[in-house]
Amino acid sequence: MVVPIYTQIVETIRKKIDSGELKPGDAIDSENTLCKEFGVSRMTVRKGLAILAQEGYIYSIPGKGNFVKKPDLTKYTLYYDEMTNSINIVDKTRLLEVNIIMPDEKLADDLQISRRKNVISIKRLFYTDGDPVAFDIKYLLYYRGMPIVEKEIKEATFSEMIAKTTAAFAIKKELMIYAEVPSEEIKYYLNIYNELPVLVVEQKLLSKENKPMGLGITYYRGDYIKLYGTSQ
Amino acid sequence: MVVPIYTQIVETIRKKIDSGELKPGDAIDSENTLCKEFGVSRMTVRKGLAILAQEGYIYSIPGKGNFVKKPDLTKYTLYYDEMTNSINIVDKTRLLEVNIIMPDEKLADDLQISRRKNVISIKRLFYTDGDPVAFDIKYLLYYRGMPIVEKEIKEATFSEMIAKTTAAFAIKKELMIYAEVPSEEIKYYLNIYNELPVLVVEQKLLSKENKPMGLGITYYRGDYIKLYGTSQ
DNA sequence: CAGTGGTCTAGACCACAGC
DNA sequence: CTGTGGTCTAGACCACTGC
Repeated sequence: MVVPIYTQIVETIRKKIDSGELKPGDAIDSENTLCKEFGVSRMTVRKGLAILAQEGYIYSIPGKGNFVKKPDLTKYTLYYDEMTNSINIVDKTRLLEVNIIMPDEKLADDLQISRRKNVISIKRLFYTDGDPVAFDIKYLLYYRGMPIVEKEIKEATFSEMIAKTTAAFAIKKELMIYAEVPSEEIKYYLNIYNELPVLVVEQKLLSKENKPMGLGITYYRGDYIKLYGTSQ
Repeated sequence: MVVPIYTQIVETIRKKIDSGELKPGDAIDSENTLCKEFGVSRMTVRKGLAILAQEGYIYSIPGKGNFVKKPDLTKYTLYYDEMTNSINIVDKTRLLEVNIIMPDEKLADDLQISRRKNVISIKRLFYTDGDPVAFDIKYLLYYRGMPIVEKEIKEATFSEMIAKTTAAFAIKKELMIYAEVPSEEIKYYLNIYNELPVLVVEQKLLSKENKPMGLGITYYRGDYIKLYGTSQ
């Protein structure tokens, strides 16, 4: 039992799809037919088909059959963390300020709260090899008794901050990426003297019920960051 | 059988994880225990656990048990297509030039080919509401008899170009995202007269065997694009 | 109606962990 | 050795599809 039977089923069918022998929309042999072809029980066939479905190769319509799926060519997976990216790692942070503020209109809207609610704002600078590479602002909903301890805030990523008060699983996140001309404040902190853009990454953290819990905006020197993604 | 039993198993365990009752590293009840708890057969329990594993909640170690996984807080899913993004849709394209060229060193390296191989380069402009919003270059490996028909090239996305010669499933893709000061050529084409950065998205298409098949670089006006991603 | 996929059972043997 | 998860079987009933 070195290689499971369902693996052979998966590879046989996948090969037909990759080679173009089976095209999107084409029907796969029915499960009972595959049972006979491979001489196995139906649960084994279904295990193989489940894997192909998970990989995005096929889908099934009850009562009709299994069909080759049109691949989603626009889907990418991207790994992002404010402190770590492919061309540099943040090795030092500097806490600029921590404030409890009333949100302006845009922020109140983003966090879906009243403008009279308190919000914690945390401004930090990220360094790599002694150079400032990113300016970072986080806005967190303020809860009474929330620990605002410098040590905890200074080196934490956004997820880590929220995870202090919430189970990490109960979190959804959204990213927004764009390029911008830096403001004077950011130019000052990032030692930008000439025409150099910043790459801005906004992270929004939401509860499973889609209630916003925090907003983070990180401004990277354009020459210090590249984000990578891959299909599948 | 409106709601399958395994769904109840999934939800029961997921609730324990979301609420923090079960923490990363904790063991789930063994499959046989769960069989007794829910009064079902082992295959049904395993079906439920398989779903939780697929969702990233748990993992299993043969001979030991099932355990709660530490969630991957850095993983995002991003949908990207040169022509379509959340704040604008390309409604017109202009083919600037199509050439067969010898690659320079960087390109030869990116495509993993000799500098004496032929490469097709395609330069295009993307428009939204009459305004140029992106400058786009594609480099494709040249195969004898490759159809270089203006009509086919003009409006195709990168994936569509490659799909002409390869089964779409047999493709892997890589993305690279960064911000840049536009070159004079790009400023000219994108009507940029002041200090405005471009967001650059490089797409590399690879065969399943990791052989590069093409490279696409799209330069977007910074004020005309935002990329969005979500966890899970 | 026959055929399809979706769910579920009650067994079985295996390889592996840990004692 | 016992207990664990991984694989597999040979049935079963269901809801749905299409004729």
